[in-house]
Amino acid sequence: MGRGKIEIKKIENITNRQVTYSKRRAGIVKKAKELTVLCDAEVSLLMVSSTGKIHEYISPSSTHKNIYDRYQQASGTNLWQPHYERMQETLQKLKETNNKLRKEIRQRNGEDLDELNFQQLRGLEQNMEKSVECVRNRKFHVITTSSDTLKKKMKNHEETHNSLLRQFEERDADFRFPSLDFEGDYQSTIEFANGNPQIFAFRLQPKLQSNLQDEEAYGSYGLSLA
Amino acid sequence: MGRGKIEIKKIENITNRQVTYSKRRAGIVKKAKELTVLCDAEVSLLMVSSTGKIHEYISPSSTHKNIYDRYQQASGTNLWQPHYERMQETLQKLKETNNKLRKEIRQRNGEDLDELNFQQLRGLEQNMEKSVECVRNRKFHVITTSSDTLKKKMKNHEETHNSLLRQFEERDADFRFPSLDFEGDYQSTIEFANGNPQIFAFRLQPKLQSNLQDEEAYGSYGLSLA
DNA sequence: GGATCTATTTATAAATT
DNA sequence: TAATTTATAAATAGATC
Repeated sequence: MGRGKIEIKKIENITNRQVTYSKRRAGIVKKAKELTVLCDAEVSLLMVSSTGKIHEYISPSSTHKNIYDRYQQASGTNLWQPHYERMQETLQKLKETNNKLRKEIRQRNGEDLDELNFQQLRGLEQNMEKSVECVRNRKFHVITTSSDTLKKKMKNHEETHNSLLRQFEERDADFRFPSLDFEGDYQSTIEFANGNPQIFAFRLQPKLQSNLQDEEAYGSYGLSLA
Repeated sequence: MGRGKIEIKKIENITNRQVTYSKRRAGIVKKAKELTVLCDAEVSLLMVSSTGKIHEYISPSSTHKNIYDRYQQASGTNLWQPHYERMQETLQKLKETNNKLRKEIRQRNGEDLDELNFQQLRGLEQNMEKSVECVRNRKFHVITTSSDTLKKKMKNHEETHNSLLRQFEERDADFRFPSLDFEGDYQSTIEFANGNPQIFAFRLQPKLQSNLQDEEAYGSYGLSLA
């Protein structure tokens, strides 16, 4: 090398070490360039100095990533490739499933029926008739239950009201008010009902109801899918 | 270098190129080792020959992955992390969408109705009634169309048959067969019908038909989802 | 295809500016 | 601290085995 043979062992003098690092780094990069050009090779050279600084050389036609990937591939150390591929597959399958589901929904919504034959259409029709029956039953169940709850609430109100009336009567017996039955308190019942539209709703016949909000009724149910 | 200054440009002679590659590769690896020891540096050196073979040097205390990761960190070239994260997100969203779609299908199938309130149930019911009407209409359209096609086929058969009869009569006039009308050829009509069940099927009232295959009819329509 | 030899160029440690 | 010089070791192209 220079003035006298040098020993290949760690240079302890930090300034010297850094100077040597600079010079030799330039040297090795030059060698890498020459290898690239002369031998039509691809070289990825990464160097980390003892102070943590990173220097690099990469053949112009390539990238560190590309060469590193090929190295991993060759050495069988690549745990990424299969993982990535599996992810891609899963994604594809999910998308397909998604499209099938959407199609089924469209068909159950009366669209996209062109490719169904008579047999399938009849099956779909029968299934939907059965299903709408389930929904109807559930609807009645819900309305019956909430009706019961409401009746209980009404009953409670009635009792409270009567109890208050009784207390009032007892306290101010002097006035001799007539005893009022809650059932006859027409005005109060109307007010209660107006604040709770459902009270009327459940009293209507289902068939009549169906015609009330025909168009947008299902809007609140529909899912918004991105 | 050797006997006379050499020009740094691609060696076209393939044998020479490979020889030079071997020698210089040994040289650059030696330099990398020296840099590692002398300067306490970490070196990751990957070389791909023009024939695709990979050679490497890595400082004993390190790994290619470690140095490559630090390089990516430092250069902000880590395009993987965000890509991977985006993939995970997409996957998650697709799964959620999928579940929503499945739920909608279940609800349109009369299941999983517990969490719908009265309003939503009514909307669903109305929507399904409208949809089943679409399916029914489509069904009738299909059956009408195929019925027309069938009528045409029948007409053709009838004409051909009559034409054949006429030819037969004319050729063998001596036998004085009575002229047969196709309409009266009861046996032949029955045979034709037995070979083509659909002929009878489309003559049945839709309502009667619906009751024929009540249970598994929709099976052929259902999607099988993994 | 590689191993060795050799003439010459190249790299570079140390000195100098 | 960095660029330049210089003396010498190291690398290596081409030849030969």
